[in-house]
Amino acid sequence: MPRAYGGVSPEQRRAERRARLLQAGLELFTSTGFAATKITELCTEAGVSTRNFYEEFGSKEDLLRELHDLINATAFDRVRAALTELETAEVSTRIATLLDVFVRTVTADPRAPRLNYVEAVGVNTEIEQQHVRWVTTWAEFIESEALRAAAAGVAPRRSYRLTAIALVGAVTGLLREWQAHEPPLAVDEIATEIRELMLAAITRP
Amino acid sequence: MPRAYGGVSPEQRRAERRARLLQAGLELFTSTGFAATKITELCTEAGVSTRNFYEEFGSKEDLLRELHDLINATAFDRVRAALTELETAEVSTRIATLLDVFVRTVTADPRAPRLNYVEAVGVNTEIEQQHVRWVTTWAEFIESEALRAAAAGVAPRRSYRLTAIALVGAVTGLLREWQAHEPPLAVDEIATEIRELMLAAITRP
DNA sequence: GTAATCTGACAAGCCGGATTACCACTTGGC
DNA sequence: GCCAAGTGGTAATCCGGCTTGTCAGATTAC
Repeated sequence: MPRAYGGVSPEQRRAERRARLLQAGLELFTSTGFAATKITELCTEAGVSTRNFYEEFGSKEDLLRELHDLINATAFDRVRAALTELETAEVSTRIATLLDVFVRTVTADPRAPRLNYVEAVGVNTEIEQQHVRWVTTWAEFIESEALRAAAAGVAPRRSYRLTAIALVGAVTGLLREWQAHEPPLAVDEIATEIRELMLAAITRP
Repeated sequence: MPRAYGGVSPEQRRAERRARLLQAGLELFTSTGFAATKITELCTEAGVSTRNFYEEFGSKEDLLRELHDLINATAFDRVRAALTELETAEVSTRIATLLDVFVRTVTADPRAPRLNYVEAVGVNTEIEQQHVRWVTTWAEFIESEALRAAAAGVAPRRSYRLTAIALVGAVTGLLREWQAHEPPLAVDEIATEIRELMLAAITRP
């Protein structure tokens, strides 16, 4: 018999605690570092008891994995939404939009690339597998744009699998440097660089 | 068990223990994972006592950092050696050689890219700084090749800084996927892909 | 108003690994 | 052969964080 406390349902309070824990994870993992962050610190930051933590997550790794998935899913949804609105547009416009939306989404909060490309690397098998899945997802996305370009006659007909993986790596590398550099690299220069690189990679003979 | 230290100098035995510890680190960090590897396991694998471990390294992180530096330095030296022998060659030949030697060196032992691009990421500040230094080193290398190409008239005169960083990321991304995939991606396809991508990136208008 | 129920803070036990103190042993010098 | 110096392995200690048991307090139904 679940009953409401203080006018708020148990599920809602749980959801809020969960959200606060995710926020705390994003903050501490990217400042203190994942390995050095203690569960009690997460709970203090989130204003939650250790008991609550274990109600929501099985471990610190669990929390990290969820964050990683969340960041990728958010970026992916935005990019997909932007592209479905450009169904009939030219390939170059679509590619420009794809990269622009992606870079803008991920750089909006510097903690996102830090968590995605630094803290969530090499933690355990599950997160590595999740990483591979996301790389594949992004690569297939890029691949399908390349095939559109080929169909439109502005790119050769060939397999774009490795090219797509390489481009994902290029984006990842630039963003990882972006978040590590002081003074930071300019976001729009990065977006421009990636756009031109991708166009050159696809339209090359 | 090494008995009888007559004939063998203490420094040499130290050096051999150190080498065995580095080998053990390479093996265990890339199989068990860095975080899950215990110091006693390293010592068992290396046939060395914990006492010896602390004579050589201050911590597990120290050992990892040394391995990371070693792998990069080895690859770098080989690439530089190959290129100094091609001082007067054409730009396309130099670039092809650069990438070929690099990819071949790093993929010779699958544990190398695994350690470099997965296990050594996000461990601590020192290793991250070392990573940034190596990316910078490699990027400057690529940049100078691009400037050669510009001087030869086969590429436009512009800044190649971001392009170089992106290319380093592309190589990193491909090799990270290479070591993670089952069945593995073909090494020479990767080398070809990177070579063409780099040529396209540099010679683009 | 009261009892039943739920919630969250606290803290102590527990566990596992890092670190060092100790001792047995080897070696070369006398 | 015996002793001084140095070496290496083992085992005990120590530490720090994870995890859960407990309890006091808050809240609502009757």
